Amino acid sequence: MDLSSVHLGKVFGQLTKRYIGVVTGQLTDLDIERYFYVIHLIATSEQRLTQKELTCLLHVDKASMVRISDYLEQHGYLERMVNPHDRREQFLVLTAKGEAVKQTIADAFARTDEIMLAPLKACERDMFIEQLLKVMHHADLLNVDNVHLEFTKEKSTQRPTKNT
Amino acid sequence: MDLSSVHLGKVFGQLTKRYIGVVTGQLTDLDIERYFYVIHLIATSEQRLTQKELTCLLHVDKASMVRISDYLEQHGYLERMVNPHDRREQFLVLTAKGEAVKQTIADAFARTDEIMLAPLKACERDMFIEQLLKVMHHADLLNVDNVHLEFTKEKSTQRPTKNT
DNA sequence: ACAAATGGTTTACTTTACAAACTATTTACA
DNA sequence: TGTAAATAGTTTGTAAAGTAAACCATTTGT
Repeated sequence: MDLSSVHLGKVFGQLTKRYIGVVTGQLTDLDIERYFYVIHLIATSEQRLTQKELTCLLHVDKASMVRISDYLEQHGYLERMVNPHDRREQFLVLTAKGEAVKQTIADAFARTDEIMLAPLKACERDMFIEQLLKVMHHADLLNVDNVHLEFTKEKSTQRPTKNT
Repeated sequence: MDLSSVHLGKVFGQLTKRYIGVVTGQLTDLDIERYFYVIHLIATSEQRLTQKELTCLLHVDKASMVRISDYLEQHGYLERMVNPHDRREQFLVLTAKGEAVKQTIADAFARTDEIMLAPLKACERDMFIEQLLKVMHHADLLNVDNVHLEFTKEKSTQRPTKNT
């Protein structure tokens, strides 16, 4: 079992696809079939979130964010509220309908995490998650252009991109 | 550092996006910007591969496979060859141009794996990959519908989906 | 007061997944 | 042998989602 044939990207891609499948499979009772995570994010956030903030949290561009907000608003799960202190901004807040499903959605995510990690023993699992998050935070800091420069030239310059 | 705020799917999705970015960032010299992995798969396969076989390996549907084949054929990296023993099938084989870049592409994948796993120590890395593959193979066997049935009802029936 | 920046919207274009209808070829079986 | 069913691949249409540019309203900075 090694990475000789399947590279990491393939593995991550597969897992992502599967994860989404398992989550949506658990939420077929809802009258939406997408963007559960947006509801979850808004529900679990300490403070109100603007569309701008959501674009950062979700790593999507603002045009997509508009489409997502439209979808969830049209289906009655959230509404836009202008920020009175900066009337350019729109808060996205859950409606009663949104509040009513947030626990169901949170459970679906938690259960899916469990399902996906089922093959690991409890001790392995903690370590795995820790390493996974370490890798992710590292990846977040990667500047694709720097990576190109530094690694295609056999790490010529000794200046690491940003990985502390 | 735990999964309380970011669920697994988000992590995998992020990593996938980043991985693709890093790979393509290394291959900007080529006159294609997609489907490197298809070339890699064909190049490293023992025997010739048909479109059908590729759809399985890549987990894409046959319509997408046609589009991918068109793209790579039009850019001169591969050509279709009818299987004389079953004239419904088309082998996808690398052209000279395809052969010429296969090592570059293989290197890009290998290097990207390295880059992504850089924050882990050597010993951690092996274990991480092992666990990752374990999780992936488990996920591959998941039947989304069964998962729905079994887990939304608090694992009521004791019949595991398929995880040996 | 006015230019620049910002949050959000709209439009257009592209990639990709998904599904259905279709062609050509092979197979299975009566 | 002939015909129906299955299979590999193509085509077409629909929808989701990323990207980019133009645009409005509002706020910020000078």
